[in-house]
Amino acid sequence: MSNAPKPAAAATTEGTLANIVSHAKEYGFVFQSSEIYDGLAAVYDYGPNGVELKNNLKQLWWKAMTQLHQNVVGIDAAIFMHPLTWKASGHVDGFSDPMIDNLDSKKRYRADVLLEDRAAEHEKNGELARAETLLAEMGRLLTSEDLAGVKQLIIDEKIVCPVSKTGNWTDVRQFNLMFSTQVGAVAEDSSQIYLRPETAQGIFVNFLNVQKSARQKVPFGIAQIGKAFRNEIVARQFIFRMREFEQMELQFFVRPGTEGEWYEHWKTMRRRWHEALGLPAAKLRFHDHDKLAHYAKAAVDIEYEFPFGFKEIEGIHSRGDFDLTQHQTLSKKKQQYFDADIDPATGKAYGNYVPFVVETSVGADRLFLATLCQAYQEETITEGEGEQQQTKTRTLLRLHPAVAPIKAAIFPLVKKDGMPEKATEIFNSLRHDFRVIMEERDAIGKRYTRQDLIGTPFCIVVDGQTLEDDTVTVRHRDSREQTRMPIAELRAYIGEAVSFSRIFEKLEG
RNA sequence: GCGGGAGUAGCUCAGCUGGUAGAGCGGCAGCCUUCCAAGCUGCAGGUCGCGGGUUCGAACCUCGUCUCCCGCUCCA
Repeated sequence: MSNAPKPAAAATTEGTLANIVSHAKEYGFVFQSSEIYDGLAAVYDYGPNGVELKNNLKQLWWKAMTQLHQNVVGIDAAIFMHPLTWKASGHVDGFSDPMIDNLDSKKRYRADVLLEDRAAEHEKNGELARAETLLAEMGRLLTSEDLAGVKQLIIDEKIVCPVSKTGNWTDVRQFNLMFSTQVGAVAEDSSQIYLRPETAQGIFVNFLNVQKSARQKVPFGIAQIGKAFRNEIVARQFIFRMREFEQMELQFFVRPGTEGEWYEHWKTMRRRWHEALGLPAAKLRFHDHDKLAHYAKAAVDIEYEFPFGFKEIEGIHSRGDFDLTQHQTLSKKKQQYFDADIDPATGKAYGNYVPFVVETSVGADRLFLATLCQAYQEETITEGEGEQQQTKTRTLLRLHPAVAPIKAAIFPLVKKDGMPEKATEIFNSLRHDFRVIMEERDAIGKRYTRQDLIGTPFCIVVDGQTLEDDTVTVRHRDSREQTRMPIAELRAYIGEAVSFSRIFEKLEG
């Protein structure tokens, strides 16, 4: 330990988004999709280290849900769903609006709303017939998807922008939230279906299948991790807003009347989970929705302070019985649960009802980005003494060991005297339990640095002493300090540090 | 969508008034190395984002276009 670096007075700074994007690419975390073709806007690929980190985050969420709760079970529903699903959920009608922009004020409006407002004016002026004609014409044009006709109608009606007072409009464009495709091998027989814009509906339509097959009683939850697809109007901020993204959703089914307390419960639990993972409390906040979505009775976001400001990483919604009732109506299949528990108020069973739902939905990619932003640090360190003293910058990822892509790197101090062989032996003894790597190339300092850059928490070094007494040094990423320990203790030592248990313990506060 | 900035080797960047493309780091091979991006030798690596135009000649001027970043706007 005598040659270990002196503990450094370290000043750390966080990275800008540009630093982080660059780091993510350089070290194999995130690449732009189809980069060699100039990329595809708002689509990204995860590289070798990125996929490990993301998988670890997903595993951690999955186990925190299904392993820790006997009344939460998982599902993996298909991305393709019956088209009526999206009618029921409100996505078809609610998110295919004709949009128009005013070129002077740069304001964007829904074309149909502009026309409806004008019709209302006509009506107010006593021109009832004119109002009706206008609405009928608009309806005809929208149904036939004649967007140019809609624009012409706006011009004919001399509708001007309330802000700029001009009629300098762009063309009317359809905002399509959902991506559509065809199912059916033969073109003429194929029908249009959508890539799901959220994973929740796969859970709702399976509500009874799961409840029965998993022998669950309300309250219980269904967890799912899966891809979802949305045509974003403006996709920005790296992987924060992607067209293809991954959601980690829990839909928790409760007895009507108890949704309030469950909403509070999950609000608390989910925030605690993010903190246990290493997102500091000061950089997390709740943000209540003022305007609620069509399905929600209460909604709150958990926001993290990214380099570009506080942004949502998870949403918690009290969805009531909206979704199940909608599916019950459209599918004509009862979506009821028979509750045999006795209601103390009446002395009878609660009986049949459509359960209420409390949803927690985390963006896996947003969580990944938050984790990366939080972990990325540039540290100014001072080394040596007196005239030898020098200041340099160390860039590292302070990832929680449980989510780090590589748990430990094993280095022979030098490539001779049987050290590489000893290192290989250690590597082989650990690789069944942990993702570890062995590196014998380059100077030891360079190898340490490479591991700092990808967030590897431990570097195990085989040196001369190892050959005599089977002990190694374990160098810690965050402090750069070293501990000497017997090879035989490595497995338990690393296992303790990277265990999900350390995180789960903090959830039970 | 609007405004601003950027795009040259794997990365970070230099490249003057238009005249055959550069550095550091990294990579590869070898030597040497007992603890924090060490040293020596050698090698490889570029359609200067892409496409037009001007010019004897374009990384540089010009027009267009794509992508990314920042700010605004928008967004369940």
